[in-house]
Amino acid sequence: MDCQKLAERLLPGKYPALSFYEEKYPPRALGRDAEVTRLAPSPTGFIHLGNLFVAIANERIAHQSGGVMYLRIEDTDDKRRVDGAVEAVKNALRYFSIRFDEGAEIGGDDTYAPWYQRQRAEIYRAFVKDLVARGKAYPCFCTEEELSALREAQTEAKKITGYYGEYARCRNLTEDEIYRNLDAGKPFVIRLKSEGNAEHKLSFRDEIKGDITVTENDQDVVILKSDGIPTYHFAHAIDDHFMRTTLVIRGEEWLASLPIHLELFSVLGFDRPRYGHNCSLMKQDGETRRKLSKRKDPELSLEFYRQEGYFPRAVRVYMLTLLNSNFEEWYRKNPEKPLEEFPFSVRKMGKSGALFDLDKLNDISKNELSCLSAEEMYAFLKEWADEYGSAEEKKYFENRDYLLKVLNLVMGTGGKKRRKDIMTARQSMTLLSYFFRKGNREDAYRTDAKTKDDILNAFLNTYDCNDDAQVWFSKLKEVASSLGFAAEMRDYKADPGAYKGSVSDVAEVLRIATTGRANTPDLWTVMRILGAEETKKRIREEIGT
RNA sequence: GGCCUUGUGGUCAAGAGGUUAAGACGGCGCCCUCUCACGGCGCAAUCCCGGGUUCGAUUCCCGGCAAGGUCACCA
Repeated sequence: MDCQKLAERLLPGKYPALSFYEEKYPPRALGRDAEVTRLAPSPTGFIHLGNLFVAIANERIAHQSGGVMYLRIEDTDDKRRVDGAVEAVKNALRYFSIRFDEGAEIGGDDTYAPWYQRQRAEIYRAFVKDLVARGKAYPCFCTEEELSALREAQTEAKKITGYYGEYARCRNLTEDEIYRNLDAGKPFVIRLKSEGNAEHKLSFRDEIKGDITVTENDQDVVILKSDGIPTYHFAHAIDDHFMRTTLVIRGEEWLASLPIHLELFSVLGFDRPRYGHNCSLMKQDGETRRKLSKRKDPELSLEFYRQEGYFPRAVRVYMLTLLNSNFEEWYRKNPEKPLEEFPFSVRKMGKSGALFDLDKLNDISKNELSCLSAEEMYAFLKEWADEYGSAEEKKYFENRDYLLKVLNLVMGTGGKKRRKDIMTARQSMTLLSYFFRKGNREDAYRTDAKTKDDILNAFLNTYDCNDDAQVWFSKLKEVASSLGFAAEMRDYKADPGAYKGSVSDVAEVLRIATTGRANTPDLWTVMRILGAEETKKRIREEIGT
């Protein structure tokens, strides 16, 4: 068989010598320990938590080592392509502070461009052609129907499915048969002529999982599809080589195809990057756990966190705690330090899949948000409201000074007694709403109408907006005891039967009257912010209702 | 089914041949308290199973079992 001739027939035309590409994409001039990492999503437009998870690891490793992190778009499958996807990916990752140094639509050094695989078709073909010429790859004319029939027969016979060994029909086609098929215009793919043996085990050092055993690949995998575009396996080998990637952190769903990748690097004569296979994020689903799924789990979508108004840093912190188990301790000890100073370690990455825990994320969010100054909180909330807030919520931001005051006093931002129960921007809108509208009365009075009016009237008679918190409260106590309520909780608890209730019941009436709710931040503070006029107005409206 | 990976409380997990087996989240209870919140204190809960090695294994070895991943002209 004249392989050279076959290669020319399959991939006609002049391709550069392979050494051309080695020169065009030279090794990077970086320090010895510098890692070159990448994120290589396909442009489906859907970027999820798993992508972010892996992206953070790759980003940390690259930048911590003085290396480079780039964005490559794996668009070899035309069917999955969605317009605007790259922009969406870029924006989502930027929102969560993933910084790329170069790559698709990133700018930066373009020595290793293009970053879209479809634009690299010529490179792949040059190497496929070389493989064919060297007898390491061959054309396959099997149709999809034939292949699925093969698969069924193999399953039936309890054999391993796939295109390998005796089942690789086109592998043994004679020169005549090949050219007859070509002359007939039959579509073909190009397959790797695997030299592996599935009986052979080899040991492999995974950067995360440690030493593992893998089985040699013996599948004649497709490397060039009938549309002339390579499969992922082939494209990634070429790209990671020529983009001079040193370390690939990817999801463990790739572990199974590692043998293919090893053989590909070997037959191409490339040094391969090091690999680390990261556990995937799981979710409890009834009795079992499973990978987070795009269709069933809204919390998988990065968009979910933006809509809910999660503080991006909180998401990042949570990812980091899952990624490196010692991060949480470090963070506790170094709350002031930038996250970038944490010594991220590939070795510390977990080997088993972690359940995604929304409670934990929420807890982290509360802590993160409670650390913000009023100004920072304002900026964060405004950004969220501009995009996702209701028309009414957007109005909260019209009076900046007023809102800052609210933030300061009610949320305790910047102070010592801060609230720590706020997880998201969306949720904090509820808290803010007290100060902008009374809204619907969410909680009903628990006293009878007359008692309620008595309390309200009595309060109005003594109310002075200049009173400090203590005076204000002692006046409230007077109102309480004048109407038969216990002024001190102690007294009430000692003998509940002797009173109509306690100060807390009196305060509750007032609370509902001013805000419509039984649970609010400190009432004195609320009234202070609302101002005397608004407070009185709201209370008067409640009398006689 | 084949192959690979993983197995410490409900969750994330530290850990070492001998420990009262850390810590965090969640749960529960108590205290503080005008409600919410904040804060403080406390409680419950774990080494997948069976062999072996050993004076001693949750830790080392073997075998099970379970869970997850993967078996495309998708990545």
